[in-house]
Amino acid sequence: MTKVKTRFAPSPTGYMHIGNLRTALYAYLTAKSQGGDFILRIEDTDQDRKVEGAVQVIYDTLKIAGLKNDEGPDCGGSNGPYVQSERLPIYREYAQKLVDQGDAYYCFCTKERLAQLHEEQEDPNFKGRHGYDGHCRNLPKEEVDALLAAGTPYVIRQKVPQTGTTAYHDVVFGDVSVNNAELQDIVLIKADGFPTYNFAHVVDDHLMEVTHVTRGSEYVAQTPSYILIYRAFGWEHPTYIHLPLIMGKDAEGNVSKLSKRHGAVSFQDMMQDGYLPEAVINYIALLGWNPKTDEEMFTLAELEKRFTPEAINKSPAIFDYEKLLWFNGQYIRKLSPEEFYEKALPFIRQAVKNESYDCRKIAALLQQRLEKLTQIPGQLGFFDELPAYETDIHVNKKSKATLETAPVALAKSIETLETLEDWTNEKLYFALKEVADGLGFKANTVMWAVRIAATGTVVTPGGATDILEILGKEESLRRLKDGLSRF
RNA sequence: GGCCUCAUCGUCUAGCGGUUAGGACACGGCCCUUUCAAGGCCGCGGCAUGGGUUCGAGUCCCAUUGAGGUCACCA
Repeated sequence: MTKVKTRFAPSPTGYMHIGNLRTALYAYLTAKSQGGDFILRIEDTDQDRKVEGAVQVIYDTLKIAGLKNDEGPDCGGSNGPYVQSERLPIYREYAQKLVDQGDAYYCFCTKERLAQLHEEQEDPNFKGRHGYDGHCRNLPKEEVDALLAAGTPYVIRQKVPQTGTTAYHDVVFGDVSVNNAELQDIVLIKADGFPTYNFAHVVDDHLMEVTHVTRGSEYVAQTPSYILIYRAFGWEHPTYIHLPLIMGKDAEGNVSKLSKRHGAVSFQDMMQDGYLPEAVINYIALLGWNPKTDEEMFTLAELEKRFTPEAINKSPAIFDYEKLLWFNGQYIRKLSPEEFYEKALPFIRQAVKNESYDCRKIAALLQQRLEKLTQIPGQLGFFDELPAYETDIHVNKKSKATLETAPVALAKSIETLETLEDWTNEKLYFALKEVADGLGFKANTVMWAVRIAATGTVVTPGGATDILEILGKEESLRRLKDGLSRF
């Protein structure tokens, strides 16, 4: 049995769309779950869409996501080069072979003619087949030679049979068959000498011994064209695994292919937005695949063991940012305190400039109540400076805190805390508890008053004593006195 | 428009002829609690419609409807 080999073949656009990443993930998992190899190939055949640094983005994304490729431009391999623009002679040779055996032909139609054709077909009164009309399909050899000799620009088109049907079996979609009459004489080699995706990927997948092609379902209907190319060469085609598309839902409830209007859609954007790569991977793995059990927390390593292409489902899935957020919160909590501290520190520093505060303690408070890293700065505003606040936030029904209890609680707390030597969370808690007992208040009533005076903020990460500890004795008492003076 | 494909709670999904249609997110409530979270418990909510096949259909067949994809010298 031949070794399973899958590939991820993105074109370097400068960013990694989340749908693309998911395709890479599934290709990777298809290979790894069967002990196979995963290769990376750069499809840069569109000269007009070249983007500086775009290939690096692909390398970086795969690295951060943990999808290590066994072959590729970055790590070599025995089937290189792995960048299509470096394989031009190969495509040319194979295209010529197709022309020679009558499965492809030179087409000299100008873009103007094609545009005009397109316009005619757009007319509602137009009946008949859309697409290329086969104008150059049967040009006499002498004419072709003459045009070639004269240096006329040309493309090479596939010559598809006009009758019969072409069918294949898809791991996800089952048997798919298309009437050849529906197929176009697609362009194989463009006028600039570069191959189209349609041609290049077939040649490469064969030469690179790819056994399973994993890609988006937008290719389902076009795959018969590719099968025909394989057949023309006498090659066996790979197994196809077409993936359901990832959709997005906009504010009006309209569903369409996931795009910028739905939120952050590139992997880089998501990282910047404070998501963890592990959470993104876990979430997108479940968009179109599931283990047939109720489990849903999976590391990449676990996915490598559990994944089966057969369990991929057919219908498009809507990307749900809410659920991703939940996954992210789960992964944040799974981090060790040290790991979390490292990730959180830059965000803490955005809000907390005062270096006397212990950021490790702040991080510890944050870790249990966070969904994404970018939420950090917004929760820490009160550390550097007590925000302006109205005394009526001292009122809280559940804590039985009122404008009357607050000054009493504060006065007594200040008095008690001034003599407190050991300024730790635990000691602070006991001290304030005693204050409450002495006053005949609920502990909550005192805690509320203290926390409000210390932070001027209704919702804070951590309770009153957590924050007092971090603020330190001097600053805490200053704030508490300030709070009391407002009554 | 032609062709292809898909269809279970709002969302992601399990189900593969006989189930009180299960889980997760979100939402609501309760518990816990030093605010808010986190965590625990409970709840709300679904088989697109119409025909068949069958003793019996979410599960099989057909139609309808809806949705998506594709018809580029983009991938």
